[in-house]
Amino acid sequence: MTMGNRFITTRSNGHTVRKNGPGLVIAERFVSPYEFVPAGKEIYFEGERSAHLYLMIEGWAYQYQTLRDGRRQILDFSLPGTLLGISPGPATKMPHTAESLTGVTVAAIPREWLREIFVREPDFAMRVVSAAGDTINQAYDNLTDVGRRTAYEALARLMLRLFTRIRTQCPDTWGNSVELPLTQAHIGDALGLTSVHVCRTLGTLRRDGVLKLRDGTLTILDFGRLTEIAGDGSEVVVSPRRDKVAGKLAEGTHE
Amino acid sequence: MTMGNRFITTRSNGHTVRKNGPGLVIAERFVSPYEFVPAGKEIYFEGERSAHLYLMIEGWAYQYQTLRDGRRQILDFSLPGTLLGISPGPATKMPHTAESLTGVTVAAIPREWLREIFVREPDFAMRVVSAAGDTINQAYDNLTDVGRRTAYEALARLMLRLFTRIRTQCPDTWGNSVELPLTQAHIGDALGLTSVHVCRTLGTLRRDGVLKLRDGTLTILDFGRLTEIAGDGSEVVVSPRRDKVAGKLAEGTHE
DNA sequence: CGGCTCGTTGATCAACCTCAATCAGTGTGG
DNA sequence: CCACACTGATTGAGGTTGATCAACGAGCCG
Repeated sequence: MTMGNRFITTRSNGHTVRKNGPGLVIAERFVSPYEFVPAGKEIYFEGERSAHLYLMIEGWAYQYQTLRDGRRQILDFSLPGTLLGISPGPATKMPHTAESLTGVTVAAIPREWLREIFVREPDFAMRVVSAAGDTINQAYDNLTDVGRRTAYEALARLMLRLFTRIRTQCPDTWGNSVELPLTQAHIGDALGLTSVHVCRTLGTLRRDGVLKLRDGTLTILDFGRLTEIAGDGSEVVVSPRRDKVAGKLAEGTHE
Repeated sequence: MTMGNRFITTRSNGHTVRKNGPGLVIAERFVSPYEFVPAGKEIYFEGERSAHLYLMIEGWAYQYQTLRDGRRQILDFSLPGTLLGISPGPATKMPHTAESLTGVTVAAIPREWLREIFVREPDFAMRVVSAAGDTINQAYDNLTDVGRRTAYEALARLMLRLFTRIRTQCPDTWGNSVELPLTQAHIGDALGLTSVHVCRTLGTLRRDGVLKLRDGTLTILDFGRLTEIAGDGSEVVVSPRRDKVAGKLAEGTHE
């Protein structure tokens, strides 16, 4: 970063906007700039009327709701290709918060543009609907995990799903290990468990030779057994064309 | 129904299609017929590549996933105005089943039409996205209920949410009672509880003078206390413009 | 070094489940 | 009309999963 600084603005919320830098090309007329969000910063807040949709370009984020007494439910994790912030209307308050887990770059698409983009590029509308369908399926899957599976099963499933999602989204991974920038508290809040119980259950899974999670690295030890515990393989949302969204939606000018 | 029968076909799955009868007018060129589904019949199946989206016109439906051993998670309840079957792509298998709870009439919109409708009517695309946002928020809300609330709180919230949804969707309701065509097993499967525990918790709620559910009728006894138990009122998804979708999307020719 | 976060382990506790019996309501066939 | 089956609600007794409270170690950072 030697000379590009005059294009870069850092906002009060810590986001960095590359004003004239490369961004997401949606239609001939619409280019939304890339925005960088450092780790642990909110992308939008619960209660906020968020003016943008965000397409994840790089990094990890997650969404959560909190109750007044501090209980927290993580709703979803977002990897590159995910469209964040789909809501019933531009005036609707977001019912949850989105926060970066690692440093994140997103393309911020103003909601005001949406209708106009749909007019010019109906395929974009198709992809937004497709992304929404993905999000719905993820949420439903999580719901079944939390509501109807034991901690052991749910944890196995979550690890399996994250593993396969990372694999399909991030082509620069191989072997049976991936980086997982999650604390046990994150995992617990995603599954409706305490971090203490996540720790114990993770221990059981390791002792059973199924998987290992240490120092932010998830290693699958026995793929067959893992899918067995996680339940029917067909129940796993493999998110078959998530990469299509990422590939075609995110045709940004990279440098 | 004296002379309209020649327009009506009953399919093997029990659905009734009014071939030339009134239906949903989406754009000048697109009219999808109304389809009637008797109570307790599937609208689409888990594992099926559903060729249609369904706009709920009348009645109740619900979506669920089942595990191999019979455990079931209800993902959402659908009232008039809801758009069912949003999915990542036309070739994707539905990961859940949708079933009618009462007799239901839906407008079936072929997925193949979608792109073409979007071209002609970008506002339709906006409304689909809006409906998807609604569905996502509902799912997230359920997730927090199931994962992070006690049975007492979750049940209070579910009843409150259903009550307000019925109120906004069905204008022909008044007073503090509504019809709720759910068994305690349904409620349990929605909240990740057993029907036995739903029964006990419902008993507590009634003894506390909060609400009463008997013979398919939900009566709110103390609205203030109910919202109190359900948590901050702002956390309730009141689904503020669901009626907008129903009103504008569902401009069918009624007779 | 002190203070922090994160993970780990132990002991106890409670929310919710399981199994089981009973009962009311409803429909069905004889 | 009644016996029977079936579904849904209710209540009791006892069991299990996972929560709570607490202590401690490792790593990290100012």
